Amino acid sequence: MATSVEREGRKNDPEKTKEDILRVATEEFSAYGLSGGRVDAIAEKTKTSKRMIYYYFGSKEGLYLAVLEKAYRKIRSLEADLQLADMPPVEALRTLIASTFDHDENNPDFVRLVSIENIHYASHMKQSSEIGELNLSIVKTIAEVLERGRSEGIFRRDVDAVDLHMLISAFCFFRVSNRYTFGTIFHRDLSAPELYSRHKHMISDAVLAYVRCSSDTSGG
Amino acid sequence: MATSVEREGRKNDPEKTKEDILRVATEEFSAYGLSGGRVDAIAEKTKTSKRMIYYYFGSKEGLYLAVLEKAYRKIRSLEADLQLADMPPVEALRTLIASTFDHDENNPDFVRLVSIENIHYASHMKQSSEIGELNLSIVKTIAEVLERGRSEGIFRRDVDAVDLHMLISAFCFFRVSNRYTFGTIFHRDLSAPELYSRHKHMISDAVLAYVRCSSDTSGG
DNA sequence: TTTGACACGTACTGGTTAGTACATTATCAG
DNA sequence: CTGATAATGTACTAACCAGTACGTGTCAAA
Repeated sequence: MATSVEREGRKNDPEKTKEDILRVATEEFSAYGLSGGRVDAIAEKTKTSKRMIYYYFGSKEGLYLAVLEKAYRKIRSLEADLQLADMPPVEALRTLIASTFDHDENNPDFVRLVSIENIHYASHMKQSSEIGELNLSIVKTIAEVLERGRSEGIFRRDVDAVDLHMLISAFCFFRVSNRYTFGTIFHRDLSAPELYSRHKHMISDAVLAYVRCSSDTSGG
Repeated sequence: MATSVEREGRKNDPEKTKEDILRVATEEFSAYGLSGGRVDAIAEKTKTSKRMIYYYFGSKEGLYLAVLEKAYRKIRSLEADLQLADMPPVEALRTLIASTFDHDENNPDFVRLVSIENIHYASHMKQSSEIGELNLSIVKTIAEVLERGRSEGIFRRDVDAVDLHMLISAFCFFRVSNRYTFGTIFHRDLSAPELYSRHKHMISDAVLAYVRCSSDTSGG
């Protein structure tokens, strides 16, 4: 008989259930925002029910925060991989920039969630002990590379690591976060392949040109 | 008697009513987003009633679009003022960058509305004939400055005006749009006055260093 | 094999919210 | 002054949506 298939008994698998909910919720919130996302819509796309969302995550906001935390956890794990210590400073920076660029390019969901969290003044993030303790290693890495460049006499001395990270992140992030409005106004498809490499070169060149020693940085 | 004060007769002033609604709606949508913004909340903060919102703007989305159009109209009018034609290319670029920087810094509502519109995939903007025909003059201006710099032999020849506008905008925009998450993670108040000038210098230096001629732009 | 904690499903509810029906007043052209 | 049209206020509704009451099934330890 096919009974074992047709009314296959319920299997308790809390981890899988939670994971399933988080996956679907990430899509929903990323697509529609926190206010725009619907708990019912999430429940429907899940293998489980709305009941379980509240069972595990307590509230819509609790679920949203879990989604956000998972997203940040993912990038933290990705950042560790780069082995920049062995590279010359310029190459290290280029590698790091390329990595940031590709990360944002390949994770539009993350970019959208961060945008959404900013619309909410980062209020959920501030409540999260996990995200609060992130203290991204990338800044330490940048500071290290900058220091090596300075001691080699090829980088200017007045560059702050967090500022530089911002300069890099801003371009990589904006390219993804604002691709719709920017693309519409300037009639340009920001996901086009030829722009991918051109923009990647541009931010890399701009950052390198900036940090390099130069006799002329005055003006204006 | 005070009758003329107490039950002062209704005054019809459609322009003022519309303007009032738009002002309040801009605050609401900018603060809570399109989905998060409440028509009732807007109506309450207005001198008029919800009825009039629907009378003039048809729907919540219609109101939102009107808010967005007004925001874009405002920046277009601001862009025209710069007189860059008389300046040397480097000074012209620095002036333009400073102007973009200050614009985003001073108009966080605009920045938020654009972020919100991107979350909605710019779908409303695409429906707007007004915004569709914006074709911001800033790109023409940049192209002109770049051309002058090239003919003077001080700018590299492979810089696209739209790309450069993106490089500039990205940093100025990100600084405002992402100040909450970025500030939280890196424990830095991005609205602090000392960062204002430092960041303004940084983006200016970076862009200028990028566009200037240089024998070494290879690497990676 | 029983028992108790954990995991899960169904059906529901109460408040919220976009949008409207209906009545009334202002304004202005003739 | 008058009638037509635009502008406005009040009260309402139907749908939506976050959250819950209540009951059932699972599983591992005793």
